[in-house]
Amino acid sequence: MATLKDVAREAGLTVTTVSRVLNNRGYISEDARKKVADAMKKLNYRPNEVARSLHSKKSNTIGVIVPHIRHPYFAEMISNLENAAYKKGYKILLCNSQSTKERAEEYIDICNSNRVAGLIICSTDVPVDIFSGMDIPVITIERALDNATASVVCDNKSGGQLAAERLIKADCKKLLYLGSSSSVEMPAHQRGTGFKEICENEGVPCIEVDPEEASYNNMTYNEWLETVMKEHMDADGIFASSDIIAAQAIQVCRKLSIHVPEDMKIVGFDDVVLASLTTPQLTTIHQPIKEMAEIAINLLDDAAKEKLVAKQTILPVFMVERETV
Amino acid sequence: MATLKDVAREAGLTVTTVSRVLNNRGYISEDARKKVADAMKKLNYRPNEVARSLHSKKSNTIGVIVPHIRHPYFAEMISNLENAAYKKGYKILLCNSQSTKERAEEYIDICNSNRVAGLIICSTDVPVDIFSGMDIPVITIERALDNATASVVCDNKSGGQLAAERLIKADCKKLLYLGSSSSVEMPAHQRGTGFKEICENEGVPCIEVDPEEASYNNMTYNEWLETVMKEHMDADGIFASSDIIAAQAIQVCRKLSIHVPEDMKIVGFDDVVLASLTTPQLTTIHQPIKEMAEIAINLLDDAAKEKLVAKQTILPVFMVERETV
DNA sequence: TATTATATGTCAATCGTTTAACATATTTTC
DNA sequence: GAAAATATGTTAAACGATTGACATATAATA
Repeated sequence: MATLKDVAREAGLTVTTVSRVLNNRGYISEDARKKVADAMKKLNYRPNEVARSLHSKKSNTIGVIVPHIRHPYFAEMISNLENAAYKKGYKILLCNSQSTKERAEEYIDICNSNRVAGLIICSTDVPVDIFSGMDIPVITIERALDNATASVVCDNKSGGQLAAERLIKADCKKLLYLGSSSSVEMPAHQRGTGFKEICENEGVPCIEVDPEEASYNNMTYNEWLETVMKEHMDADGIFASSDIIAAQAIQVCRKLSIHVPEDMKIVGFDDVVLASLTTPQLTTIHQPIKEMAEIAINLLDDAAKEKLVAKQTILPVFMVERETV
Repeated sequence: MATLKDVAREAGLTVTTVSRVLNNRGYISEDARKKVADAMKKLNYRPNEVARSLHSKKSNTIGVIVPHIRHPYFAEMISNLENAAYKKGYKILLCNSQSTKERAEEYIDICNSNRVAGLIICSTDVPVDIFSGMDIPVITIERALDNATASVVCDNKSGGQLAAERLIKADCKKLLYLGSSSSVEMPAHQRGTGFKEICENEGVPCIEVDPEEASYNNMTYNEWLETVMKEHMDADGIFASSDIIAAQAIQVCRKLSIHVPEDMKIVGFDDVVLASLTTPQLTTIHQPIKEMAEIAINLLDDAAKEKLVAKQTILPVFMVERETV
């Protein structure tokens, strides 16, 4: 690969001058600009980002830490993060913690070793205190982390309330909240809080059941769901904390000959593509994933440029009515 | 962040000696090893990968180019690639071409600028001749590329045959093959070839219809499917070239009051999680995504180490019988 | 005792780019 | 005609790690 030196030689200029046109510093004539452009094209020159990063002590890479990639919510999130990052000239270093603390920590070390410009954390496995003394921006998405630079969440509580109101309006008499496996405090817990709050206000009994961590890890909730539903045969409404759980709940209902939505109404959370591929199609709370991703990248970019950024951004959610209520 | 120099000072040794223990070269005493380990721990030292990459002229990063991330097949593929890469000490630079040639090329430039150790191409948007003169391994997955170092595919033709045989065995009299939008020659086309071959042999009429590129890009095939099915109301069997198409075909059947599998039998391709979340659950051809990903990473690693690698690896597929046939 | 193996040090170059400091032109403006 | 602006060059250090060449010292072995 051609280096700056080669370009300088080809253009009949010095590296200093070439570097000046590349970085647009100091006085440069149109003539010099043209010569450099020609030489670059001729040699198919591309600046070595590694050398640049070494010198500037930071790369234009963003480390994105997620607990899963296969999970449709995270796939959607990663997709939107990549797109927003690309537009701003950042690259994505994909870090899959696989829901383990060890791997999350290992990946944070790797990100540090590679001098990433910042970190986006979508995972609960990251130890809370790991960022003290870290001098790069750390943005969390749907994750509470004290030392983070900024956090982006959706209005989880309101989402839970919306779900409860809808189910109660549909005349449900006994509700089930299918929560998350995480023991760590996280914003998604507010979905349950909001849900139960409304249930209590309206006097509708509501039971929360949380899956095992193993279910989350391999995305199969079937067995757990079957046990839960058999235990609560009198329930007539479900609020699932994710669409993937809701989709499997539909399958389990079918297995147990419970008709959705006649005998059982279901509301999901996320509104990923899957929600319109189930039968019946899933009524769910729409999480503005695209906007959350864009905001996260913007926050990171701003923070990296030493701008002042909002400590927390809460985005609204809304219900998408399909066929399960 | 602490540097090698700091570690050397802390350990009371020179950078040369410290570098020697880090890279395990030459003579080193146990005493020195311990001193270095202690100093590293005390300073929380992590070697600067950027500097290493600059010196060695290559990073341990792999560029993964996909046309989509949200697409369940690619999400699954990326997930498995990441896992295999992690085990071998590689990082993933995630490149989403968004099905455009421009962005694919741009990302290849970025990968080059960042001196990636190699490239994994899962996308058809990459110009065939771009790799001439590239000195890093390029592994393709389900993509024909003349200049690639190696390619990994599943037995697409056999998958198509399996699907045809199954549908004909189920007494289908007129079949539809829902192909791909890609105009570029790619291994997945063999799915149709195998399928049509059997249909012809068995004397069962079969029509191929290909979606618009737009459908592929936003993953919504509904409208197109509705037109197709209305045009071919006499068809009683469908082979879809991906599960995502098959899942939407199920939805469209429901909309048109066509019962699956009674009036219409459907076979998908890929066997991603989605396949067991549709109603009825999807009978599909299982593509060994995990194995393909692992082999691709191994090939890349071997090729990077100048080992001789297989030019093409074809993995078997099999049918997963669920409920749509 | 001489020789070899073991262990560490010194020094400096290299990877490719950036950048500060300073020198030296030519051109423009007051 | 002097001062200022414009344009480019020279030189060298810096980013952090690696590595080759060579020197030196101690320990083990013949």
